[in-house]
Amino acid sequence: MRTRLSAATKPVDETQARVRRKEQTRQNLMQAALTLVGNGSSFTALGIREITREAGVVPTAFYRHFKTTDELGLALVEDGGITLRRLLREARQASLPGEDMIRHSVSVFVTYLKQHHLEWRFISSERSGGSQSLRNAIRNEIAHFTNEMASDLRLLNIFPGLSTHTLTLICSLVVTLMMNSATDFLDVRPDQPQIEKEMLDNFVKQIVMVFLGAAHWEEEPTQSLLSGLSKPK
Amino acid sequence: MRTRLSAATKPVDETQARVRRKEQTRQNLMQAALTLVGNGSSFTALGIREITREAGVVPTAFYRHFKTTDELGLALVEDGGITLRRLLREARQASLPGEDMIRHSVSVFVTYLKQHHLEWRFISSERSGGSQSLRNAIRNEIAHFTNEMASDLRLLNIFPGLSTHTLTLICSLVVTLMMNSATDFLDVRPDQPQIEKEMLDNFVKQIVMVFLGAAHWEEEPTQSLLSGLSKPK
DNA sequence: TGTACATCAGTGAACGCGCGTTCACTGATGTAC
DNA sequence: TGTACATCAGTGAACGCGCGTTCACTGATGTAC
Repeated sequence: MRTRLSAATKPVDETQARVRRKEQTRQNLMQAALTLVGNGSSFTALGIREITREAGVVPTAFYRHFKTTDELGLALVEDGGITLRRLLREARQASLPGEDMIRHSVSVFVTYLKQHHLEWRFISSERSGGSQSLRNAIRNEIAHFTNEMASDLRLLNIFPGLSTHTLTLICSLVVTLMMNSATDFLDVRPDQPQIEKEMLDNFVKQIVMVFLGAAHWEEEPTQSLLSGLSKPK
Repeated sequence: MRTRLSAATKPVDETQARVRRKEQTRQNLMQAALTLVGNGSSFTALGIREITREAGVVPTAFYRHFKTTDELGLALVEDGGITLRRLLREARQASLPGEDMIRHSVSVFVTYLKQHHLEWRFISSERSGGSQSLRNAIRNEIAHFTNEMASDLRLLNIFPGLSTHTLTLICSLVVTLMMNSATDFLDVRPDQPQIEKEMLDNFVKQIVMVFLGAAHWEEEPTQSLLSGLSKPK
C-alpha cells in the first residue's frame, strides 16, 4: 500500500533496471517461440520447457510472464497486428495508378513478408490451426487490417461508385489472397527465384482481376450482372 | 514365398474376415483422429495413445497400421481429396448461367461442408498448420481440385476468350476463397443463422466480382487494363 | 473333410523420458527514512 | 548519504503423470496337404 502511494507520487521510471530486464526476458520468450516455429515446429505443439530452454531461462521463469503458452500466443498476435499495420502504412505510400500501384504494393508486401517471416509463419499457420482464442484474436486483427485498407481505398477514390460494404468485401478478398500467398511465398526455397517470380506474377494478375471486377461492379441490382456472361462482347 | 504363390493362384478374397477387420480398425483410427480434431484438438498435437484410446484399441495396435501420426494424417488427406472431388462432381450438375449458377454451387458447397465438417476442419487447419509433408499433400490435392475445376469451366465455355492459364488462376482464386470461407462457416454457431446468411451473401458477391473481372479480362496486353480505373465510365 | 501348422491383428506389461507445475530459495534492485 | 527492509525475477529440486516405443504373448483366422 505504501509502495503504491509512493509509486503514484514518484512515477515508475521506465528505464528502471528491474523493469527493463523483465521486459527483455518476456521478449526473449516470445522470440524463442517464433524461432522454434521457424525451425518447423507447430506453435500449438510447443511446450513451456521447450520455449524456456530456447530462451535460456529456467522453466519456472515462464510463469512470471505468461500463465500458459496460449497467453504467449495472444501476445504474439498483438505484436503481429502491429506489424501488419506497419506494412499497410508502407504500402500506402505506393499511390501510382492502375496495375503499377498493385504491382508496387505487392512487392512492398513480399519484401515485408521476408523481413518478418517468423511472425508471418506464426500468424498464417495459427490462423486456422491454433486454439479457438488464438484463431479469434487473429481473425480480429485481420478484420481490423481489412477495414483500414478499405478506408485507404476510399481515400484513393479509385472506386467512387462503390459502397463502403462493397469496398470492404474487395479488401477482404485481397487480404484473403494475401494471407494465402504468404504461406506459399514462405515455402519457396530461396534458390528458386523463377518460381517465386511466377507466383508473384500470378498473385498480381489475380488482384488485377479482382479490381477489374470491382471497376465494373454496379451496386444495384446485382441479380442480372452476369446474365450475359456466356456471350461476352 | 509359398504363401505368395498361393495367393497369386487363388487371389485374396477382399471379404476375408481378417482383412476386413484390419481395415475396420484402420478406419476406426482415422475416424478417432477426426473426432478428436472435431472436439477442438489440433491434429498436430494428437498423440498415439490419445488416438488409440478414442478408437478403443490398445496403443501398440496403432503400429499395425501407421508408423507415425503423420502417416495417418496423409491417409486422411487422401480421403479428403476424394471428398473434394465428389463435391465437385455434385456442383458440376449446377449448370444454370450467371450468378444463379454461382449461388447454387455455393449452396451445394456449404451443404457438403456441413455434412463432412470433420474432414473439412482437419484439411483447413492442417493446410497451413501441419507438418511440411502434410502441407504439401494438402497443397497437391487443392491443386488437383483447382485443375479439375478449370477443366469444368472450360467445358462450360463461359469464358471462351481466356487461356487455360488464366482460367486456372480464376479457379485458384475461387478455391482460395472457398477454403477460407470453410473455416469461417465452420466456426459459426448453429443458433446464428442470420450471420451465416450474411457470410453466404458476401461469399457469393465476392465470387461474382471475380467472375465479372474475368469476363472483362483481355489476355494481351495486361499492362494497360486498369489504366483508366480512377475515372470509370 | 480333417488335421497340423503358419500368419498376424491386437494385447498387456514394462521401460525410460520429458512434460507441467509446486515450492522454498536467492540475491540483485528498489524504497523508506 | 547510509542503513535496514521490501520486492520480485529468476533458480533448482522435486513430484506425479502420460507419453512413445519395445517386447513376448495370445488366439482367431487362413493355408497346406
